[in-house]
Amino acid sequence: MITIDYQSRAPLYEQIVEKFQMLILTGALPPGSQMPSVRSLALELSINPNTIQKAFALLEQQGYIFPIKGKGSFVAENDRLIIQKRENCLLKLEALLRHAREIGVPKADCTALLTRIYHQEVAL
Amino acid sequence: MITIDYQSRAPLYEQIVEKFQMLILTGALPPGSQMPSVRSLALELSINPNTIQKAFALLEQQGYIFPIKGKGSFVAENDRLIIQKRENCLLKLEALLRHAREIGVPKADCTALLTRIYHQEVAL
Amino acid sequence: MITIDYQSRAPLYEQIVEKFQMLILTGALPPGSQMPSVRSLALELSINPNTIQKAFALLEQQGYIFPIKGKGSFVAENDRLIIQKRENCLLKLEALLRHAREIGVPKADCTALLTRIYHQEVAL
Amino acid sequence: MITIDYQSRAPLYEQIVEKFQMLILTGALPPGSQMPSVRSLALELSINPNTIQKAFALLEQQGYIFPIKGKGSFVAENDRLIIQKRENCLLKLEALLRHAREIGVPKADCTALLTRIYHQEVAL
DNA sequence: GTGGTCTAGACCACA
DNA sequence: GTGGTCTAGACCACA
Repeated sequence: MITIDYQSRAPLYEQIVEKFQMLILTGALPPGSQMPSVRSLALELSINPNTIQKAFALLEQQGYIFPIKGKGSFVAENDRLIIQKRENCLLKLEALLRHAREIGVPKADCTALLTRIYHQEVAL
Repeated sequence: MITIDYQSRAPLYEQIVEKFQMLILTGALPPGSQMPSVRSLALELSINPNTIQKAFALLEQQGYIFPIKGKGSFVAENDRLIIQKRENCLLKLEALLRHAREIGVPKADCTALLTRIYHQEVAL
Repeated sequence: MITIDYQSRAPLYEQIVEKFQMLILTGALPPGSQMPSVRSLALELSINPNTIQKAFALLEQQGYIFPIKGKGSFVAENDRLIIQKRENCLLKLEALLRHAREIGVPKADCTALLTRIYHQEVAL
Repeated sequence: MITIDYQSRAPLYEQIVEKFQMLILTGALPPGSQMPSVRSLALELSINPNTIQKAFALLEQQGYIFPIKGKGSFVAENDRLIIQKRENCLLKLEALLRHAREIGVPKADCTALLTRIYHQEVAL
């Protein structure tokens, strides 16, 4: 269901959070569906349950999931979340583009990249 | 010469490295010019000399500067560095754009952002 | 007869207890009337009978209901209970108001709120 | 600096968060001042450093404090926080007052309580 | 079974 | 010294 990159500098719990954010925002885990349990995920990934717990606590705090005591965690409604996430992404993009301009990356290179990547979307 | 953002998540030595990379790549510190000494910079920024030392070691390792014993550090030739830096920036851009596409950021938003930011360049 | 909020942080048994307290104190379930059976309520709410059982045990312990063997549970006399409940509510209110004052909530805001809410009572 | 109520049902980390929120919002810990270190606080309260760490992580996430790597945690600016906190308190008050009205607590009792508590403010 | 809290203790980057 | 991450393992309330 999820893969961990042990080479990455990002901490395990952060990777887990981001993976589930994607699964939820893309609809792979639709609102109302049950999350894997903390323990089962810990076993599957060979990661300490505490680390999974931390990731789930963050997901809950961000509004992605909600726990039902004794039953498990479930995916929440997420209309606002996807909008927030996109705005956030555009902010990062802005910062990176400014930096690109600053160090002399030609506009044409950025445009080409943009076209190439979004062209693939059509292809899909 | 350099300003530090203490609220930033980035460690001090990393901020210092990036600031000098920019100063060197933009030509503010041209090849052959002398770097400020570790001690003077430490004093000026009220930062532990060890931290400055670490930043300089990284800059040397990346080929931005080179030390001359008993004289200090000097800015190296950097034709390749700027190219590397730009390629690296494009790689990051590619990853970010892929992510943007994945979470449904419209192509138009990216294009608009790109145009806006590079337009400012002309204005400058 | 009763609705459960699955998104609430409060455990199911606690929600059930509070709902019945209200039904009893407001007279919707008058003294002497029969409580729904544990089994029927469990079915109706799709909740584990153990959970209902726990709620009923608490209601009995607090004096809201009493069991008759082989017949079921019945609503008790509750003159004292309503008084207790009100006193308890005032204690909570006192703590909250102290906190409000402490963090600088203006007295006027509290008064306005009080007037607004109790005005609705008259309207009803 | 802080006291823990071991009788309370509230988890330790939550108590710590709330205590520091108060210290910060009341100005006892002004913006820019240094927080006690995770380890020192753990020793002082005889609580596991992990628990303190969890509390600090929450305070950071809520914007009360920010960490400087290798130096410690510091109190952030908090103009918006106090406003948020007050609004939150009024929301709780509204819910409690509705409940009070619902179970028949007389308006006069609430008014008297309000007057009594806010009168003490003047006395102080 | 479920999620949540806490301790003990190790190890890391950073200053 | 500082904060941050992670593991191992215990214990709790809840369903």
